[in-house]
Parts: sequence; C-alpha cells; structure tokens
Amino acid sequence: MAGAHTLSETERQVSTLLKGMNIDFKAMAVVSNLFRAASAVRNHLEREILSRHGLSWTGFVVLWVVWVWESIETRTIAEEVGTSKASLTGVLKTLERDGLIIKKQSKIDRRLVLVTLTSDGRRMMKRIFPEFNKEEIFLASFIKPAEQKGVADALRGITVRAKKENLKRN
Amino acid sequence: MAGAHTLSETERQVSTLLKGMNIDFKAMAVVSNLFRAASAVRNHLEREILSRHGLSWTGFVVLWVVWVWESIETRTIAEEVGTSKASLTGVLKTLERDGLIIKKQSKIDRRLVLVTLTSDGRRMMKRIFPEFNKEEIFLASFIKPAEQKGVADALRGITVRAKKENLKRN
DNA sequence: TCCAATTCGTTAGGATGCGAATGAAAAAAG
DNA sequence: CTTTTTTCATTCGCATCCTAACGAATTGGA
Repeated sequence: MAGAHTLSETERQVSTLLKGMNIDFKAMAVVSNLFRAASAVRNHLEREILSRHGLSWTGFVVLWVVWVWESIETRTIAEEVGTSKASLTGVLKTLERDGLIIKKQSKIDRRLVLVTLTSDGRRMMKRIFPEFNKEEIFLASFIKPAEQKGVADALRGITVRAKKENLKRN
Repeated sequence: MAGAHTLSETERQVSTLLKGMNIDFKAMAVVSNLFRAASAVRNHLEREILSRHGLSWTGFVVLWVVWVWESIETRTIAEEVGTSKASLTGVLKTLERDGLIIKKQSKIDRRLVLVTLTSDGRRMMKRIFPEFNKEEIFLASFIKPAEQKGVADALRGITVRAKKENLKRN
C-alpha cells in the first residue's frame, strides 16, 4: 500500500512534465484511461471468475466468439478477438487439449479450419456467462444507466477509427 | 475482407443467443466495447508508432511511467502499468539491454530497486510522445470535445471499481 | 491449361504475461 | 536481542503474443 500514486496524482505530475509541449490533454486522458480501465477490468475478471475455471482471458474470449457463431473459421476468430492468427493457433491448441473446442478442416476450401464448441465447452459458457454479466453490471454501475449507451458508442467510435487503416493486415 | 462480421452484426447475433437469459445488455456493451477499443487502439499505436522505434507496448508504458516520475520503485511501476512484478522484471531487462533505463539498488531499503531513464531513454520519449499524442487526438476525435471529459471520467470510474477489491495482491 | 499471385493455418524465435516458489532484507513480535 | 513474519525482486515453468518465414491450397490471369 506504500508508494502507490493515485490517478489524479499521476495526471497532475504529467501536466507539469508536459507544460509547454502543446499536448491535447483531453485526448490523452481518453486514451490513457481507456487502457487503465481495460487492464484493471481484465485483471479483475481473470481473478474473480476465469481463474476459478482454469481459463485464460483470450481463451474465454475465443470460446465466447465460437459460442456466438456456432461454427466459425479461425481467420474470423482472429479478427473478432483482435489477435494474430499465429497467436490463435496456440490458444486453440490449449482449448482443444482441455476438451472445450473441436477443429475441423473445411471440405469446401481445405485451407480453412472450422471451430465449434464441444458439449463441455457449451456447458462452460452457459455457467460462466451469467457470472460474467453480473460483474459487468457491477463495473458499469458507476456510469448512470442513461449514459451507458453513450459511453459504449464512444468506445465503438474509437474502435472504428483505430481499425480504419488496418484493413489488410495480420 | 471476406468472412468478417461487423460490430452490429455481432451484437445482433449475441442478443438472439442470449434471449431469455436475463442479461444486462447495456453493461455488456460497455465492457465488450471497452476491450474492443483497447485492443484496436493498442494494435494501431504499435503499428503506426512503436514498431518503428523497436518498442513493445509494455516497454513504452513502462518508459512513460519512469519518465513521468523521474525515479521510481519497480513495485510502483508494476502497479501503475498494471502488470505483475514478475512480468516487469523481464520488460526491465529488455529496456536495460537496449540502453533506455538504468536500475539501481536503493540504499535506504536494499530490497528495493529504483529505475531511471538514460539520456537515450529521455530522448526516445521526447521524440515519441508528441507523435503519440497526435494519434490520440485522431482516435478521440470521434467524440465531441465537450463529451471527451465525460468519457474519460466514466473510464476512470470503471477503473476504480475494478481495483476496489484487488488492493493487496501481486 | 498452366503458372504466378494470393490466401490459409502452422512453425520458429523471441518478448511478454502469469502464479508459485525462492532467497535476501526489513519489520514485528517475543 | 533473537525469532517470526512480512515484503521485495527475481527465477521457474508454462501460456500467450507478435512478426517473419513456410508449405499447402486456391484463385486468376495468360
């Protein structure tokens, strides 16, 4: 508990350091708080929920995407999850080893690999997802319900802008 | 460009799957868009700026924190950056190898390690940070200036909530 | 039809990420 | 003052994570 800095202490220190550097502090606050929040929330959810089920963060997100789409190509998973295809290969290997997913080669295009959940995988998601949503409600409850949509829309807008120039990449 | 799903397609599919499950969709949208945005922005900044300077994301964030605080204990860096101390050890090793930081044992408490930037490290931050802020302005420009503070505050609130119960860990 | 260009998932190599165990140092308890 | 407990960074083992290089499959011109 000793030498920690609070958020506002940090922001004060920063504005001192950057004085006279022509910086947009509001834009900086949006982006840096975006990462602080994402990191804190991820740690929170990993500890409160995922660790108990032996799932990594990315493993959970992959399961979620496969659950939503029933059967899905690995290249699409990578895009939805926001990782490289190479990373996904390893995560899928782990999930398959743990009996949560199955990989099948597509018969139409033999380069493609299709992923589906096993019944264990579906059971896992059915149990975890409500717990997850309870935590989401807790985390978002700081924001007035009327403003939650606005925050979500703002984040969606940031996402679109960030992806605008990254169309063809891996 | 083939099998990708748009954000709204995904949300539609999700609301179908979860119909009758008593889920708070607004809270879910806040959290899932938080991660989408963080991941997209991180990828964007890594590609547009950091890769050119041979810096990893975490390396940059660590550099930033050390820059802000001049001299800082490793345990505090870990807390500010949102990683474990174990992870930080490796990142600091890389940054030290690349001549950007220096580690010193504290003379008051010999368990502690203090980190400072080298002149190369300071030069690096002075060059990168304005580029970084330009991108931040671009990314946040989707949000009306009048609303940027509100979004930053909402994210700060989420962070506080997520950290509330994680006080003594590492 | 054939062959170059593209697209797919995997591999290789290295950096980052974690929790748990470790050893040194400091603080607390007796 | 000595023993116990706590706190610190590091190490260990393993799971992600990335880019680049790869081989297999498909596509699109000549």
